[in-house]
Amino acid sequence: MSTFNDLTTFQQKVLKATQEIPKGKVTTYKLLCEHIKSGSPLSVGSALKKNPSVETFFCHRVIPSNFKIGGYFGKTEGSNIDLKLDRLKNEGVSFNSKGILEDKTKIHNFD
DNA sequence: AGGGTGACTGCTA
DNA sequence: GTAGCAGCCACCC
Repeated sequence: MSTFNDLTTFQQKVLKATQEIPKGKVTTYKLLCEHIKSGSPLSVGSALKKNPSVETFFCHRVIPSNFKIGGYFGKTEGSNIDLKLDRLKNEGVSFNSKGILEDKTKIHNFD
């Protein structure tokens, strides 16, 4: 059982950054990496795996730069992806049948 | 301490 | 459009 305080500084930066993503918007691992000015997109993905609470940190609002769905709960495919899609759809972010983000204007750039 | 792994990205074919 | 390969930084044996 991990807590937020138990995580590394890098992890905490990533998780706090997800809270900056407004509802109905998403961002990419690369943009998030640039925003916190450390790590690499891969490291950001690894950080989200350690997410202590998906209800507190919106890790489902982070997708790869190719606008596909990416992964969730430590998996790159499977039913957990369906949960991620469902959460996003519930916030107004829709994906097409190929799992690609439909409205790319919903990408949050940390302006 | 050393090496492998990954919720990724970019370039090339 | 997809497939393969190299680079990437932090994490986990």
